[in-house]
Amino acid sequence: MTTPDPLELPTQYEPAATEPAIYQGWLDAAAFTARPDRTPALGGDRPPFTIVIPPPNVTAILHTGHGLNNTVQDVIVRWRRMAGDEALWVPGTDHAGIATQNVVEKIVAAEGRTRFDIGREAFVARVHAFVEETGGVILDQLRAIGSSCDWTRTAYTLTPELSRAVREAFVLLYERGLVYRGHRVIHWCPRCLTSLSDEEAEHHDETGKLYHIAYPVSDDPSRAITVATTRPETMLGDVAVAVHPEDERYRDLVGRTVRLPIAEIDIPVIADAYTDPAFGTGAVKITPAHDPNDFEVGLRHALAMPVVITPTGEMAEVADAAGRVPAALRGLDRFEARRRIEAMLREQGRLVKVETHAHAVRHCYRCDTVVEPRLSDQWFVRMAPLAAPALEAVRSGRVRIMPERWVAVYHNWMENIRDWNISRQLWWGHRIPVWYCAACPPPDDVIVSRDDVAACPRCGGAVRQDEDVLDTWFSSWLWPISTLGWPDREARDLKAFYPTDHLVTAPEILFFWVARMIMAGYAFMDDAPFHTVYLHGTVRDTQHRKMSKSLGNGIDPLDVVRLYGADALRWTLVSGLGMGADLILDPDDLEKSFAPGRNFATKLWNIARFLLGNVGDAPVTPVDALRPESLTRADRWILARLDAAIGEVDVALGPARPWADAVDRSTATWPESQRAAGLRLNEYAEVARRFVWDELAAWYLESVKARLAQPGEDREVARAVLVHAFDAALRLLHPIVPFITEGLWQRLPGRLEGEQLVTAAWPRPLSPVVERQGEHVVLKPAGMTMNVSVGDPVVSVAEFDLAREAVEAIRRVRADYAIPPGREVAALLVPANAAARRVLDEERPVIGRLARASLALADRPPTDAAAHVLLADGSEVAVPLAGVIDLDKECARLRGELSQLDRQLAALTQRLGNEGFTSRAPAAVVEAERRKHDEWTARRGQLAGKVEALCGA
RNA sequence: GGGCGAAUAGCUCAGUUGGUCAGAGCGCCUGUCUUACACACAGGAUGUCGGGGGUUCGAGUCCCUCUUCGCCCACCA
Repeated sequence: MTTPDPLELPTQYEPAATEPAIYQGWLDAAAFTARPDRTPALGGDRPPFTIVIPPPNVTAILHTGHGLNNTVQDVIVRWRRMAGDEALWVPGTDHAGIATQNVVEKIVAAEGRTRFDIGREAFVARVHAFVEETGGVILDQLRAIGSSCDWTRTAYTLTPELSRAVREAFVLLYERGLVYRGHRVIHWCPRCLTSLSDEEAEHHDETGKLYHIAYPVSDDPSRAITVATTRPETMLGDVAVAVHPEDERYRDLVGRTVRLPIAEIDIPVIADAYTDPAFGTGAVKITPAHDPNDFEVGLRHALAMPVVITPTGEMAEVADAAGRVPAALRGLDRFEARRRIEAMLREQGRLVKVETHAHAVRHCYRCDTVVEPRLSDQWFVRMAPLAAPALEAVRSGRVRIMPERWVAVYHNWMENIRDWNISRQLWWGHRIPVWYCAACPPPDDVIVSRDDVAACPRCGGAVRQDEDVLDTWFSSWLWPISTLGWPDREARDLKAFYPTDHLVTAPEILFFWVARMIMAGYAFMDDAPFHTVYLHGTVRDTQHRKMSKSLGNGIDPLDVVRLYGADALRWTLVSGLGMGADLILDPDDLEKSFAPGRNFATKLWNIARFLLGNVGDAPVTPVDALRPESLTRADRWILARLDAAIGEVDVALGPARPWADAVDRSTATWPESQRAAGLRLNEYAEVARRFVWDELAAWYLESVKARLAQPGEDREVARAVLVHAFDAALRLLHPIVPFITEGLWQRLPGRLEGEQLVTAAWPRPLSPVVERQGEHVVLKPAGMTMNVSVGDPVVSVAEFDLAREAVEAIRRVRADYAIPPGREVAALLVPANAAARRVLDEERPVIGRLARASLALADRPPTDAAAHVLLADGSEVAVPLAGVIDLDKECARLRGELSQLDRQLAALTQRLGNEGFTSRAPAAVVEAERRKHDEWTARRGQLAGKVEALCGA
């Protein structure tokens, strides 16, 4: 960046014009590049803090979900970087097997061809080229929203390094007996032409039909067994009818055969406890090749397993099905066949009835096609042994999941985990590292290898590699270890940054990804890959629908960046993000959603304009070098408010890791009390906003104007405090709104050449005193107490609050009586006691300026017509209203105030008279209520006197 | 079918263990270009905290129930 002229800021802040240069400044300074040698594992002293990005699909375009996910990660990473950690955020992309292949297949389809026309090698080359050309766009888009990723470590699941990790993982699991080849019914997508894992076949509730079909008994056509099915086309693959062994209705038929309609073959009636006698007719048709349950039954009874549906979902005699599919049905799509079969059964009188039936149907998570269960050979990972340590990790608190309600979901899934089908009949992905020898007899024909195999190691004969590729999640689950260098256990990044710290993602992929990463962490590194899982909500529209391209209800984050700035986008996402809650945004009203962030940035901009114009560029004294007695009440007030803000932000963000520096990382777990602590990003944003807007800008900055105009020591004090407060505010806000804070911070007086906020220190309270409790003040976050001393910040806070109250009182009078803003009023300040007198007297310049009033101190209120406002400590503000007063109106107002006070007092009196309250409530609460009662009673007396004097009885 | 979450001002949402908790931002109303800011300033109004029951001296806050919405999981044909 060019060095800005610190005294010249344009009147208008234009984020779109300035953000890219600021980002480039960070890159030029290598501010995001983490250094392993600075971590303890490699001899350094900075705690590592690592986040690995949930890798977006390599062809993805940034949407609001990404925006939210990456903003949250960036806030956390920037916070830790400023807090002194060696912060590493690993970026990268996922090759996204099915998704990417589908995209390119669509392009090829537009040319009138299929991938089979092109051939495997050429098609894969084409996908590579497509990724090369259009991929990774999202990484640039992440830069546009300010993501502080370490781009020198950008990863991609198909690089040679990560592919090596994939092979290593596969082979290791195979060697441990945890990878095996299985022959069973799996979920098959007839459009993608691949198998799917259980997680990839999503349930959708649908209203279908339940067909009741009569299968006549072969040797007694007068009898029939009626079975029910939702997929009548599968009946061509039926090999039996199962009834419950105890079911009296069918007992005599077991062992005999029934005639399968349409196929016109005889199939046995078998007894199997899988059948529920109470459901439907109590008889189930058994189609082992096209239903997972039936497959199990088929195994138990050693039944044939004819396949009657092709991979593309058409009816055919595919395997062991000779004579089963009539010519009229061959080649028909499965749903067309269903209609045809329904008609045929009706003609034959075999269709007993058809009822509507609500049930869940599995769909392909990528293309939404109805999944077809299908008998097939696939590779599986045995999950139960892997799940055990992953389950224990969450139980023990080695890994915490936030919000905590997901813990139960995690447990439930892990405890009922099923084996993972990892082979996909796709071309785009990691080829399964298995070769088959044509000559050697099973099981010696299977060769699993880390390196490519050219010839059979046993017989030297020809081999062919498994045609399939691995599930894309098989590379994703290695992400936290593979991006850091695994399987090289000595890799510097792995030693320095593993285990990582936070994992930030949406709950949708808890099972797809998060749970499996924890399993992989234990399987390959003997430790959890992270200690905190933060599952944030989903971005939805005002009808609570997920934002999506197909619904057209999305918000393009880059539109927001262009119109409002990246900071505004981030502000909205962060300030609206309750723990685990969804974020509702209106795609039709960007102004409503994003103006607050833009306005806040403008606020910061204008504070800076004032500051730079009035403070000048001469260096300022550090606040801790100022003589304490030179601080004004306002100075002490704003510094105390700043300390409070810092303390509250630290609480909202919470502990960064479960181990203290002294604790052994390898065994540390989250204590119960901290498993839900922190990451309240919305609270963090609100605290920071309140400090800047409601305290720094609204009060301190206004109070300091006169002092800045008068040369002298007090001006230097005011400069020092103002600069310090604003500097700290910018630090506090930087993780949320990095661009504007960086841009302004660099212009503050006293900056060294090359200094950047992104790597500046996180603010610490000057004094840990933030809260008063009775005789003590509480030190946060340590929780210690100390005695209050004269002139301490807490007292100053209360004193300055009196001045603020006086200002507000006069302003209220002005508004009530419609006194023109330009007209200065005279006001009488009537202090309740000597302390109040001192404060009000000394703060007269500030009060007078902010209330636009000329002030006098008096011992008693004026007797002539004047508006009176009581302050909390019993002091009073009286504004003479000669010429403008409406006596009736003022009396009405005072009476209203009086009756309200009476109501409150009555309630309070009743409560204090309640023995249940006085005896059971905490003593401190009762004591506070008593004090309040005394105060209110005194106030009531004063008020009543006022009313009598002014308005008569 | 099982489990979970949400319901608080017109809108989007905060409200930690029951006792100043009835709040914020936006919007709305009334003024104002007050020498950083009209993307602002000053003042103001607005809620039987989804319905009903219960526990308690006291309940947005705990329990039960109902209603509505959302999410996750699920091999009943």
